[in-house]
Amino acid sequence: MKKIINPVKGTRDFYPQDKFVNSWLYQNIREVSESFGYQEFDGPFLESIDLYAAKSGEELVKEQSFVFPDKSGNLIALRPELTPSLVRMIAQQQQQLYYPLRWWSFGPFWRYESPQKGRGREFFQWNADLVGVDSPQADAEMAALMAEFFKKIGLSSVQVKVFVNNRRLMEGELSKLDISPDKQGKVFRLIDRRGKLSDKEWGAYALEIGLDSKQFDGIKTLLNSENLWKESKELVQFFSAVDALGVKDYVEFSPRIIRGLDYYTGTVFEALALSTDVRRSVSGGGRYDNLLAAVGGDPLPGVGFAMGDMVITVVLEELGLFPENRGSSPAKVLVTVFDKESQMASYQLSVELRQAGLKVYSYPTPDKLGKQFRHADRIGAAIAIILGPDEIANQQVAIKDLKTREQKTVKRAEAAAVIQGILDTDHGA
RNA sequence: GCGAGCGUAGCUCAGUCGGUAGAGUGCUGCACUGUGGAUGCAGUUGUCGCGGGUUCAAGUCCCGUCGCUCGCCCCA
Repeated sequence: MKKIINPVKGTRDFYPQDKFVNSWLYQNIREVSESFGYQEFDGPFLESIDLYAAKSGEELVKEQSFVFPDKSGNLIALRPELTPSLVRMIAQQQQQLYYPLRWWSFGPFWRYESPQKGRGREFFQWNADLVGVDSPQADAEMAALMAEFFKKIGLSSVQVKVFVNNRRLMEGELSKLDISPDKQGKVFRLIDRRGKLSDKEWGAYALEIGLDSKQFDGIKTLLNSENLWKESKELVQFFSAVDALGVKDYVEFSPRIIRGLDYYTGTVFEALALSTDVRRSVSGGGRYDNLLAAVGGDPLPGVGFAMGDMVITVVLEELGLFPENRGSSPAKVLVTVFDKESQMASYQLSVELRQAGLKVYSYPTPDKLGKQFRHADRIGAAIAIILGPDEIANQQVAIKDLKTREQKTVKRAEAAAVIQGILDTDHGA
């Protein structure tokens, strides 16, 4: 076996068919984001470690970030998430920006975790944030943006669902059970782990954090209260807006959604794929009204979410929802080379066709026509052009439709138009 | 960090009780010298991850090691 240096653990090679998927996601994300009026932005891939120390969870910085010293000894991190950069960028120009901000981004992030299905150390993430508005309607817009993306890429509301909860509502409910605010963080963690532990383990965990049986029963009741959202003015308005935005089917209340990050203050949401055995969340987000103040800016409310590319890719693959033609050449026209003498003539024809706006693949060497047709098939071309001695002598070209096997000889000047006609017909059929 | 599984041809994998390294696919050629996908025939492909041990004999058993995958933890 040849000696090939291994790729870095947790990274992916984007072969053309993989990059096609990546670009396809990017394209859909862009279209959906822009349809809601969001502007694309980006932060640097390298940030000072201090940026994250200020705000992100301890574990994310200390355990899960790629950190290295630069030549002057400053600690630099490969960005593990975007929100701190976003917040810094806003704080830097806080007085000049016009609010609300609707910003989106799609780019690479790095986390030092053990790679497995749907998770790597280098991944892409879609971020969308709505900053400067503190309203349930703004939260609903975020949920709608998420839902419209799912709809666009072919995921139905049966296959994927955005589950929503509200931290303030839950805090109120916990207080009713005489759970003091300082203990609520632990209880949130308990709720977060409901689906991951067995009943027995979960009960033991509840005892461990010091809940009495009455409180424990109260929490169990809470987690099954599907209509609890009606107690929250915020959520009532939220769902009314979701309804108006036309994505009611995709969005559902769940008292079990809590989210790991500490900085969420109100509405939290998380999308899960229901029809596959992918148990990871597809995307997640929430309202963070204290974040800007926390990094030294003036107080400014915000709501946002992130979606990693790896889980959604697994989901789409399992459901067979990717477009068929990934891996094929972008050129739908292949110009054959009849023999050595006519090769330059074939090249000239390729140039003419490109100038007419077609994507054209020039076969690189003279070869048997049969082999060239086979090659055309393999790369996904729809049409092959033959320029032999007869055609050259008569100022013609032969155009072969590879699908129907039909071939016609036309005047060279008309070739581009005829080809375009065939491509349009194939496309429509 | 913890646990499990897997490393054999370019790719997907089989390999029984330890006894000469296999299949499919791909690729090349021919049937087919201006017309492809099908079919047939022929050819091509190996440090069995690496190192050690047991044995007359190891792809196979044992130990170690590296790599990958999948869980847990955490998250997207």
